[in-house]
Amino acid sequence: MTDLESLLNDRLAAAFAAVAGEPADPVVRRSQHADFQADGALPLARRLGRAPRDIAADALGRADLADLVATAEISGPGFINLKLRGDALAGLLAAMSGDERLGVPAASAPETVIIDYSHPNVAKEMHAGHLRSTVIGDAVARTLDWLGHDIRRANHVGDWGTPFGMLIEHLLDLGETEAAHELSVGDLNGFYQAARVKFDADPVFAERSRLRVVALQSGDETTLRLWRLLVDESEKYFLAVYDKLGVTLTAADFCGESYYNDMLAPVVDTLDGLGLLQESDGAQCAFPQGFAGRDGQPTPIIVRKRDGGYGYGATDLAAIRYRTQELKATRLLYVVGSPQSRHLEMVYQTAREAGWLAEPARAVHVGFGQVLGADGKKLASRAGQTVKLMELLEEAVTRAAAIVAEKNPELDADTRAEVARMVGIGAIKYVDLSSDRIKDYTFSWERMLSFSGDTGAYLQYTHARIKSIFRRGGVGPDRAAVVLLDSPAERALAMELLGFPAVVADAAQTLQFHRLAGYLQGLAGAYTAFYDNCPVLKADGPTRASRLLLCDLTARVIAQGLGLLGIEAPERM
RNA sequence: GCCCUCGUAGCUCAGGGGAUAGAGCAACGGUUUCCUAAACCGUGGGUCGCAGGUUCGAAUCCUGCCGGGGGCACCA
Repeated sequence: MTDLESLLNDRLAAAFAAVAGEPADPVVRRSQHADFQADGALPLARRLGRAPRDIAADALGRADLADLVATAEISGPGFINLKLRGDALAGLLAAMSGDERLGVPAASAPETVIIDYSHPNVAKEMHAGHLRSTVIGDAVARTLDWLGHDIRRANHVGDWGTPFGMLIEHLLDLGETEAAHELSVGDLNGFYQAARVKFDADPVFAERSRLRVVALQSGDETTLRLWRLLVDESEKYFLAVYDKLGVTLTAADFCGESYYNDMLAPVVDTLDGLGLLQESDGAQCAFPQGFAGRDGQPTPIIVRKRDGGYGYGATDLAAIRYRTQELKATRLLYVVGSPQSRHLEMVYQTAREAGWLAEPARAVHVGFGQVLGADGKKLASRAGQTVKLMELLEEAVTRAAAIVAEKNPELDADTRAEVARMVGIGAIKYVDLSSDRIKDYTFSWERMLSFSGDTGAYLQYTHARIKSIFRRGGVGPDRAAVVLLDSPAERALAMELLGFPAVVADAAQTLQFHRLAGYLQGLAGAYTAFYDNCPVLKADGPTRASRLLLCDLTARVIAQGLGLLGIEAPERM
């Protein structure tokens, strides 16, 4: 019960409801003119035919706020400005300090959540385009997991389809040992491109590849073994990237397209039985309601291609059915780039029409924009090639190491390397999560690795400074200390700290992590003002104990908040 | 052609229908016998793409235009 905003909201909602005779939003917001303002009187004015100031006064008279609010004033056209009691803030903060969960309640109704993210392609390098899905999806997973939901990470790996004919033939040409070596060291692009070149240039190879696809689809044992080899070696490499990136995906989360192979025929049959399929140009198609393409013609999802093979639409539909019917998931999150918005909406609509996506289950596209280079175009290397994710991560750590070595030469080599890893990887994750995910963002090493400003490193630095106080003082926090909020800086810090539960709840619902990032920046700013104005170790007795508690709580909130974003908080840096 | 999305300070970005639109970076000017100056304080800087509309009130909601990006059947 440390969520200040909901407390105020609940109390005022009751008062406004009493005035209005029906439920009414009190419109509680943080305010420049007070701690909070409640603007609920204004929208009611017309409906009730009364002056808004009069309504505000009436609501205030009925509101039970004595234990929380020191002063409440009506201002302007009918805003209620609320200044909170210091002892109320101190009490809430004490409760937060004593709570392992920092005032954030576990979900009252945990649900099974599928998070479909990362989805690299077998025998293809992970590149910058996989970064956002992986980073955002992992933040989703960490956040919902912390709130107590039953999380299923679904790594929908591209491990099936016609390219595997040529890939397997290329593997045979190379020899299994050599091929496995090439794949395991991560030269996936080289492997794929070599196969592609042969496919385009050599008709004999191309024909072998086509026959190999047939063998693969008909379940030929030798072919399947070779296919499995490609998949296994690629997955090993993906896990190395995940380890480098510090995400929670494991080998157990690989659930590629091939996983649904046996479900495709039944899914298509079921759709057909429901009357949802039509033949068009020789293909079996579903035409979900509400989607038109060129010429206003309905746009199909192709579930079965003219050649008899299944399309990705069939796989996506099989996955939905499996997730809601077998796994009993009620929240399906697709962390996929914005361009696929339409396709996903069509899949969801088809699933609804088939009865596989019904309340309380719902599917949400957690979309995101592109990563742009300095030229404003999709991030690419000098030569115009895609940027390998592994190389991007290595460069981030290398650059961070140089900066850490320069800023703090006293760190021993091991610590420096560890800090560089946390800072470099954290920087990449932070830029990705700190602006509205639906927008594109511009990639800039200089900006993201700056140690001041809106960066991960600044938050990590704030955390490290706090930890330094405890080290320097040779003390630990007394989490049961009496909280004193005598100075404006202490009071302002308290207000920020108490905002944490609401921000986490918002992030869990909207999956807009930039609001959490922005909150942490605000908290770090409030802490720095406190740090400058309120000596901690030099203070005495209860003041010192209270300030140590504030330091401890701030460090815990920053570390937890960063943790939800998948960013580590070093003890020193 | 249709659909989606974005357009806010020089740059990168926040802004859940509410008061005088905010941060960070960059620029300029300050602050250190003090727990990490990797910091802090101050100053300047905006017809919120344009035009209508809804509303007591619009950067926010609606419509139309302009501009950038993306998508529109057998790749996923």
